[in-house]
Amino acid sequence: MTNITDIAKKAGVSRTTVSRVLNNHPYVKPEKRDVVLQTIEDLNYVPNLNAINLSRGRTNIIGVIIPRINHPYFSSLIEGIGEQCHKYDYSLLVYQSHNNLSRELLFFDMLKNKQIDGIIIGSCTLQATALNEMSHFGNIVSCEYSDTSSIAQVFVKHEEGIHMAVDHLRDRGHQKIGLCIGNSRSGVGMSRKKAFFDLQNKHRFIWRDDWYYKDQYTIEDGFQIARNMLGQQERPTALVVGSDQVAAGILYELREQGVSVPGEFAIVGFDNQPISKIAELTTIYQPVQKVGNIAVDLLQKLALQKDVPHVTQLDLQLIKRNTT
Amino acid sequence: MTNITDIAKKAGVSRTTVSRVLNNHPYVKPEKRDVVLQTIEDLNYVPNLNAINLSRGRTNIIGVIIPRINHPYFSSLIEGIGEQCHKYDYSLLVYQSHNNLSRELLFFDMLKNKQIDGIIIGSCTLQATALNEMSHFGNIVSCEYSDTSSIAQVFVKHEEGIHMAVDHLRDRGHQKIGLCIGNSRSGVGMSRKKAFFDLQNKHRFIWRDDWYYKDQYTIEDGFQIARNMLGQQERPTALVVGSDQVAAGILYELREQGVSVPGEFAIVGFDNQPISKIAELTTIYQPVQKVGNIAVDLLQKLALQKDVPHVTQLDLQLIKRNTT
DNA sequence: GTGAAAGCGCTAACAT
DNA sequence: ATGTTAGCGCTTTCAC
Repeated sequence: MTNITDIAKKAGVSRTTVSRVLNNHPYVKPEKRDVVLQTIEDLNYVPNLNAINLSRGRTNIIGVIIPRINHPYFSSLIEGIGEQCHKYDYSLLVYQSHNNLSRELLFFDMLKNKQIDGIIIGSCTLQATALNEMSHFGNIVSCEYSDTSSIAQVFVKHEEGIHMAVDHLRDRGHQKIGLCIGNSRSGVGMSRKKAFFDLQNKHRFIWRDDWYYKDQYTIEDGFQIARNMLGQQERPTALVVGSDQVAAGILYELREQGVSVPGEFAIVGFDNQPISKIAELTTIYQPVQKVGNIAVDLLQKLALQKDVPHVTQLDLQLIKRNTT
Repeated sequence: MTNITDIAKKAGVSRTTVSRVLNNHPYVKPEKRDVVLQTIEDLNYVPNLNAINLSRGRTNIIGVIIPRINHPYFSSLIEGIGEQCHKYDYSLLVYQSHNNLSRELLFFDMLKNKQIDGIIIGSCTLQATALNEMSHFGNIVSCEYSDTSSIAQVFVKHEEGIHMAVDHLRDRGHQKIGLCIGNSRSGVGMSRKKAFFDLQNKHRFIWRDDWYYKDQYTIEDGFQIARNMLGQQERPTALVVGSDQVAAGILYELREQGVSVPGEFAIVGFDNQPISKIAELTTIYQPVQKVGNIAVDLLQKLALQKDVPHVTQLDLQLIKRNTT
């Protein structure tokens, strides 16, 4: 393996000069620069990033933690993060935690280990205190609401999304509205739940505890929810569902069972995923990619020691289709 | 920052001993080991991975290159890769190329740079010669057919998938069958195209060049294809579509325009993605996650200098639903 | 403009 | 069972 010393020898200069050429430093005589570049070419020299990383004390790698990648919300988020990483010349390390606590901790070790320069939390179940402690080891940005003082956050206005959905259903006359969310312990889940029940109290809707579904992620979960609902003594007339995929499953199974939507039952999804177009699902659009973009921007600013807003929130949009 | 030397001093041993404790080497007296571990605890010592990487000459990071993450096929693939990485203690670096050649080359530099130990090609447009050359710099496994001698490959039997789809349509009486695929320059695209036209020739189906659609990825692309087809003088009676998402779009728009499916027109998709369940799409299931799993297994074996099969192929399965 | 030399933090061959 | 020592390949002060 040819290294910087080989180049220096062959080119008849010092390693320092080679390093300068490599890093586009000024103060290198053009002729020498050319010789060095030529030698690099001749010897097929490739710098060793590990050495550079060790020497510089950073890696230009950003880590992102999510429960799992194969979910439209997280795919979009990662896509947004990935694009912005490319812009700043960061590499992107993706870590799937399955919301498993010990896995999450393992991931944060990479920050301590200096293997990654910063962390973007797509979703994570660690407590605020733990996160605050982690933030001593490097820059962290969260893409979900997080009850911490030390971590910059960017997310969509989840409360507003719930408001939009509930208000829309209320406008259409619904008074018995159920809620279905994904991970109930995540920042997103908690905000949504809180916003929903605040509205419940405010409007004094009718309510039954079995109208609340949590930890639902897939189409099949949706099938199950529909069947479950049909078995209930008293049923809601509408459902706010935190994921288009689950909403589509519910919709499908309800119609399968002869329930007319939106005639007898209304559904609002979240995300405006491709499936919502096919299912003609009323949904709340969330600029997820944009969240990813901004997360990287924040991390970059933090890396440059600049100040960043503690919380950045993005607007949502109701897309009315055929299920309300 | 506390390092191994600090620990050694404080614990009254040599750096080597500390290193041995850290790496669970035998031949360390239990008492010393305990002192070292205690000191590590006391000083909040965390090993620096960059130093380890430099010293060991590897990083335990695997890179995977895909056009974009936000596509069900690639999400599944990454999920499968990610899980297996976790098993072998690899980290996963995800690189979105957008099929852009210069981006692809940039990615392979990371292998040369020693920043990653191995590469999994999810999809990539580099020529065989280029890939063969790259393989000198580290282990590479491809998840698509690749015309190279030096790269281990694992993929589903794309030809068989096309066969299944076409035979199924033929069984149902279709003689005018169109084809719609994604990236036509990728390994998958090329295999599918070839298999399809081989069958065309064999069965002497009726054919028109405008029954071939390429570079189609989204639901909206599907809408467009449907409209385009309806405008054609002579239309096919069935379409084999390389992606469920596109197939769902076509289906939706056709029905929107009053075409009865499967009455007047038949559609077969690929992947058995969630959307195919909702759309009741006949589709070809591909064990994509499994492909990802195996890719990592192969890389791991290569890392251990073991022999691996040059080509591994996985079986597909026709899932008959309501569009054929 | 250029180079010598001292790190960066860890591993591993070798000696004891 | 433990320590000495020489790297791993690059960056960066500092002196000239």
